[in-house]
Amino acid sequence: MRTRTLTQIKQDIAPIDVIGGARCDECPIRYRAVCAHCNADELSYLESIKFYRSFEPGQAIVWAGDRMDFVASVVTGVANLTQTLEDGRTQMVGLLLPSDFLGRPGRERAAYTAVATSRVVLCCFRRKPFDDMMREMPQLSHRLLEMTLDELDAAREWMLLLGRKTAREKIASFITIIARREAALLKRLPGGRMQIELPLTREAMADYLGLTLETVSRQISALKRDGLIQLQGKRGVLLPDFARLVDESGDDADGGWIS
Amino acid sequence: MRTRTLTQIKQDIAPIDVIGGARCDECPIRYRAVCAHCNADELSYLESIKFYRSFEPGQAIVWAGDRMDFVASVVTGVANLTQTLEDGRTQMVGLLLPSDFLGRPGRERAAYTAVATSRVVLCCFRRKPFDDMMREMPQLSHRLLEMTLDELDAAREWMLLLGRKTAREKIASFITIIARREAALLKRLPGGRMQIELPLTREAMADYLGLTLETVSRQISALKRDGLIQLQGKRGVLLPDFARLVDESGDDADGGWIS
DNA sequence: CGCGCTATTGACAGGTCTCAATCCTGGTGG
DNA sequence: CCACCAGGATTGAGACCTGTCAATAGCGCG
Repeated sequence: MRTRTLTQIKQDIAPIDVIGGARCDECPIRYRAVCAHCNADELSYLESIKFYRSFEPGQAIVWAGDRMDFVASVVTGVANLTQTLEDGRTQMVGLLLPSDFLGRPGRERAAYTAVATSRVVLCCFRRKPFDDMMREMPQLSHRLLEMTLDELDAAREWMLLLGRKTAREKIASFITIIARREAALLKRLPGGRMQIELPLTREAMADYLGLTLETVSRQISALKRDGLIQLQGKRGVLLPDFARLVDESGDDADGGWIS
Repeated sequence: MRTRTLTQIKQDIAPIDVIGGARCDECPIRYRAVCAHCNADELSYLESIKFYRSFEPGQAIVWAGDRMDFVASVVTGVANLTQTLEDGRTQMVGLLLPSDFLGRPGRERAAYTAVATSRVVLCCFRRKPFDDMMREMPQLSHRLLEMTLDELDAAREWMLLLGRKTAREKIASFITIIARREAALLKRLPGGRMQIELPLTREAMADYLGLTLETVSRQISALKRDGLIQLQGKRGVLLPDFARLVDESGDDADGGWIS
């Protein structure tokens, strides 16, 4: 059972930035976010009603059960969705990266607690106008369907990890997931020697993986002892051989057949 | 590690029924399936190109990685989606009930192995024409989005169960999930004394819950000893007091705030 | 009756959690 | 400048839960 730190509480009550007016055609997530397939007209309408909000690391974006009168795309930074049991056990159920979508059209209250993992900038739309647009812009709803189906696939992969993998496999899986993602950002294939930055604390990794933070720490140390990773500070990780780490993840060797 | 039984293998190679021509307006899932919001014209078009297939208990509908040139709604029966690690550990990642949708538009190969849990009847559409319809019938894609978002919510609830609940809580959760569903079918609220039928074998429950079948069996026996359930044959369960079982599931008392 | 399959139960081993101490690092204030 | 502190991370010892291996029971069916 975890209690919230003083730092987190201070950040929760900090004022929320509202930033105006960046241009959509210069947006870093223009071709991956929910607006990806919109045409110029549609985009200029979106541009006229969008607004930005930013959140500091540890700051809550919304609490489960609270009213949420906007939906948003993550522009920069990392946020996470968590669920909690009565006694405080918490499980991360979503890791939101740039271009990912937050909130559910048509739903008034948040189903999950969303917290900024790093500094996060959101591109927000009030829920009502967005719901209307969903009806009028098929590009928008088609793209959201596509993204939701991808998220469902990711959730199912995650379920396999939670239900059936050992602690060691969970850690190896998590590191390879991050490595693949960083490679994708650099438009390269993952492989060979790689250097990555873990986006989560040990505690957040534990919540992601369904472990305790002690077990996370121990397994990371074990992978280090076995020469599969080297640590560079608390967050930096050097992978001398990506393939060897994948072997430890328990996944099928050729997991890449999904279109 | 599980091996497939002889019975399963025999059923895999058994011929597949193809049934023709039931009328959509008499369909038991008319108002809950992907076609729920379609108008009469749209429905008559769907009716003209749909076809039925049925599967026996244990029979594979599709194997992960295989070509799948149709999508389908479950009309009657129960099917499940599973993923498998190299060494045979398997995790169920979807439980498909009447009106649930199988397959992903635009995807050529199945991402998961789908197996009939009971006798299953599917209402199928070839993938190509269905993809076209998705573009032309907004009702269809909106409904699919709605269903996919619901499935994502279910998957996230499932992740909490897999990552953070004890074996006892997992079993109690599973029984309450089934009980809620059976109550919903009878259009009643779950509560008080209830009688249900488990749709899965102990092994399938284990794959659903991320446990071994021995642990499932032991925890069911423990709940029985504690008077929370009574068994009636292998599949029948009597719940003397639904609320007491919910207490054992670890969930928040009022989990019902989601719209 | 014997066979195949599902389910139950036991004994034991091992993996992960719990509780606790210690270390490390960056930031703060004297 | 240096001591101190807070929070994150590491490490250890022991307990407990769940998995593994194995034997047995119950049931339907040929």
